[in-house]
Amino acid sequence: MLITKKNQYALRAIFELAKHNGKGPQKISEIAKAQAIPEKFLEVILNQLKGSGLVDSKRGFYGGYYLIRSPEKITVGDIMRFLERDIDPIGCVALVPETNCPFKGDCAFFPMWNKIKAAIFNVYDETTIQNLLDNESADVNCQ
Amino acid sequence: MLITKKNQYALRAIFELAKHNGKGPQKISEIAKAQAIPEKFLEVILNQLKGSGLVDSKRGFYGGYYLIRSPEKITVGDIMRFLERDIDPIGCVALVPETNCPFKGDCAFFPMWNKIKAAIFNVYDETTIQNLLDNESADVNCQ
DNA sequence: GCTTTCTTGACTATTAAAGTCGACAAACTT
DNA sequence: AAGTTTGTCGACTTTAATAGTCAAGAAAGC
Repeated sequence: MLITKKNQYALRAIFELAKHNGKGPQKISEIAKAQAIPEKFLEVILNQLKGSGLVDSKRGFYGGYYLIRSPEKITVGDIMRFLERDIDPIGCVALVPETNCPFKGDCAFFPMWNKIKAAIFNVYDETTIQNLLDNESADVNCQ
Repeated sequence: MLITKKNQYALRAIFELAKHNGKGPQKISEIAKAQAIPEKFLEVILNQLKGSGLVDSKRGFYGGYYLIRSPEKITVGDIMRFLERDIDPIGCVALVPETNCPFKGDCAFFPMWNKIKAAIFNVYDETTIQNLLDNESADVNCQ
């Protein structure tokens, strides 16, 4: 699997918040239901996402989560970079962490992994949440 | 992790075979040592790789594994496609298998996953094992 | 003060990947 | 032909990361 379930959930949660943008805070339970995400797990995820500066929350009866930035100003890259901030800072890209790498300073694969990483983030960075919303209304099909 | 350890091992094993190309069969134990791969695990992997038509093997005293095709005619894409042949045939790319997808026929993320997959394989397909060998002799560094 | 909802950290479960074992089969050596 | 070397194969075990849960607490509104 190219992307973890947790990260998929994070993307979908923000996508859902974007759908609801401007209508006030949206409850975790609503987001969970709309996007078929286990509610308790989503709590953890959303809470973590607050650190990204993309979302914020409010407690109490009319509480919930909401976007701080508008959907056309949030890219998938922003989200993915935040979620992956603690893994693979510079290192051997997708391969082993440098400390385990049996090929220190001599890794024939390095340039390729680098290209791949760049190619992936190129797509991430050019995809805004607004783009995804537009996809949906254009009725793009999942196959 | 973007790529499994098993697949990394597979790539490195073929890379190692390419280094040894033309010098007759190379023993599993040699490959394992050279590439820091657990020997018994490598047995499994190489045996599996025979199905790809890229490598073949010989038993007995002067036995071992060898490439069938020359390194400049093998791309990383060839290998990756073989290794991933049974997962994600068309489906929702990196996401959930379609049978589990809660968004059948209505997946806003689909075009993006598709672009990413294409971008990755674009790099895989333009990278030959010979390119990797050339990297190494050019002393490209792992950082 | 009562309810609703988010908050937090620790906890457990599940799964896929990683790695191992042992008996066997082919190829070469002497 | 006997013995050694090396690959073959299927079943098994281990490990690590991910996924998911729990329960007590703290704001916010009613």
